[in-house]
Amino acid sequence: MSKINIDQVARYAFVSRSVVSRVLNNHPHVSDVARERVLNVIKKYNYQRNSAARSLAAKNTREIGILSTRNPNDVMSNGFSTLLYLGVFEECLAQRYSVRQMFISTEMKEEFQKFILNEHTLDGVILFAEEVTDLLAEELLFREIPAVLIGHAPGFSSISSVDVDNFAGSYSAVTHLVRLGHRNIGAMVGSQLLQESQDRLAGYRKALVDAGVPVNEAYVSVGGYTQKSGHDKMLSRIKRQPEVTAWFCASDTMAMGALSALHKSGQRVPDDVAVVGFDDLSFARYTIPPLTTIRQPIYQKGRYAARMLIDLINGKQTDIEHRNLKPDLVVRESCGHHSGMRHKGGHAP
Amino acid sequence: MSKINIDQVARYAFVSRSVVSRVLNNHPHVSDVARERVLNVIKKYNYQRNSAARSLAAKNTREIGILSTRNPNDVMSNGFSTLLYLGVFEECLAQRYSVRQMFISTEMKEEFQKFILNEHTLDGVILFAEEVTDLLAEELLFREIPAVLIGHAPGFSSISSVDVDNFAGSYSAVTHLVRLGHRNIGAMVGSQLLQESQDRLAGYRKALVDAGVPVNEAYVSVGGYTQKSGHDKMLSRIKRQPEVTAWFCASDTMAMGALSALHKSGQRVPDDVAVVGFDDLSFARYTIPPLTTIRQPIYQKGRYAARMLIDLINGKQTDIEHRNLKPDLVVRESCGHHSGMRHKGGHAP
DNA sequence: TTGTACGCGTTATCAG
DNA sequence: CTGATAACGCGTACAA
Repeated sequence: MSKINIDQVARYAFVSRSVVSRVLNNHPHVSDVARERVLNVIKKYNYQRNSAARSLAAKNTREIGILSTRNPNDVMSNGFSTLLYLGVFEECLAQRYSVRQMFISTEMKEEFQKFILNEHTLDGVILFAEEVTDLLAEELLFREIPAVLIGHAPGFSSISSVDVDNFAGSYSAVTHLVRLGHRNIGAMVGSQLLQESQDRLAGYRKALVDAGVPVNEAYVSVGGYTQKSGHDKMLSRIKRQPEVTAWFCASDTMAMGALSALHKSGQRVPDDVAVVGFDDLSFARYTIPPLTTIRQPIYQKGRYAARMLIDLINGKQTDIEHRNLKPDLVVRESCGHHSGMRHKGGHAP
Repeated sequence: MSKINIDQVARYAFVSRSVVSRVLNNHPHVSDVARERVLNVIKKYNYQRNSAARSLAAKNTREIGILSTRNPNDVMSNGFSTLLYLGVFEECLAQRYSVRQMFISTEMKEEFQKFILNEHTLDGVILFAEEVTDLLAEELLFREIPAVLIGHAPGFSSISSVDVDNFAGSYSAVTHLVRLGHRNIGAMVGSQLLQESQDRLAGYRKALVDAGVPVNEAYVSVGGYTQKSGHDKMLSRIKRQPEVTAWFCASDTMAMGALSALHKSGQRVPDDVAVVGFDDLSFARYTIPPLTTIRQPIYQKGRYAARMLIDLINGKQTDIEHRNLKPDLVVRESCGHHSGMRHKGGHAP
């Protein structure tokens, strides 16, 4: 199956190169007979355009990049990244775009900029994780490379973004705990350098305030979005703050670590302590006990981000948009079902 | 920062286009002064080659594809895919290749072949998951597109591959259980259409035979590599085969599901039943109890696959290689530590 | 509606 | 060692 080019197609179809190009690109002004002939030749010889030549002439590559952090912890614990990629990929496939995958870290910032961004090789990029945004947003803006952010980046509001409503998510999680009768509710959240984490913490506070429950800042624990972090933080909290009867964890991974620590310490969930997570990763049904959590539409996030980016590339969308997807509370067993008051231990110090 | 092309560089450096190209590609026959001048201009104007033009002229793209299955279950439960991608990416980065990510399913086979494989747009591909191999291997061979497989594909031994030694892994897992005193040992494995699953099952059988423990085929349960499968299978087995005191699960995800089912059924792990997994995903430390499992070098798999592929592309490697990486037993708590005999329930029916 | 001719930015060839 | 010049395959004004 020797590769055949547009000129050969033209020759075999007894037309000129332009006609072939026009039917290829669905341009008008082609007679039915000519189109027919071209199409036949294309099918017969299984002709496919050379994408490099296409890119060269068209000055675009129909390829976008998705950049995530190289941080091993995050990479490994962010169980949802594959699902997110899938969303991005499928939207791109539908629009005949390809997606190039990249992981970047602080150390390779320059390396990256030279090799990746400079060669006019990507039509646009999706930034996944604020870490990445902080590293590259300025440069992308400067080079006028279309970009969409998955998540939030307060410092770069000129970049369109898709995110879940983190505030609303944690608000409903904590409200759920309050309704179950909890008063001493702890929070395990991610780095407050991340807007996302700030929002989730804010939702926690607001839920307490709205419920008339005093906010105790000593109950807030800041760590990373990993099982390890959730585990280690919880282990140290159990002894120091036994009066806490419920924990809001800002991710399912953290929550899983917390459950593990609770178990080691002989605490029963949900009988002694309630735990609620965030994300609803696929494993959340299978923790012990199954995790009550906040579901966020991960696949949709990826899909929507890709759509926004492609619209941006094609000039279909010019104004920036910050889209907030709605999260849902998924009640399983880690908080118990019963309502009514509960008491255990004393009050906050 | 307007883009500048090779001709401009040549002009500013008072040399011809050819000289510039030669220094760019590290070709010999360039005088030191000329090289110097060119390099200066390149730096001054921050010149970067246009990759499309490069590909067009060089007939290669310096981009490889990594193809995994679109199967949502697998996509979501294969927690190690991100780590694998990272390995592939970092090897490619080191060798200045890019990686394009794709998910493919049976339904879109043709679609895929047309859009992805036909446009001379990838220098080679890494096949991740046998499912993908079965779908595409023939076509790749036919088109003479370099390919490397992560995993095994018995039907396509002409494609180089990297894998963990699945047989050795399950062998040591089961041997561990035997040494702990277990006699009635069950196995939960993946689809036997996959060579990987066959090998893991074979290791299980051999370990039993070598230990003088009779193999009971009724103790083998075949399912998918997901928490759900592990959970559901275990739930149905507990009642029917209470005499089984230990389970070898062919993946950590399955094992996690199994632990969940065991807990629901009131079985204590490891006191009543022991469980061993496979993979050592990052969550394995945080299951309840922490999972004893077989660690496989996931990142290395990706890294090595990429290296093999690039060698293949550049003709550095011509003969096919089937590399088997060594797995390690990681002892945690899900099997207990104590040795000695144990008895519980009756014998197999 | 169709065809011609040129541009896109590089790499490779082959005289000088 | 250097520099024209010819591919590479496609898109697209512009002319017919």
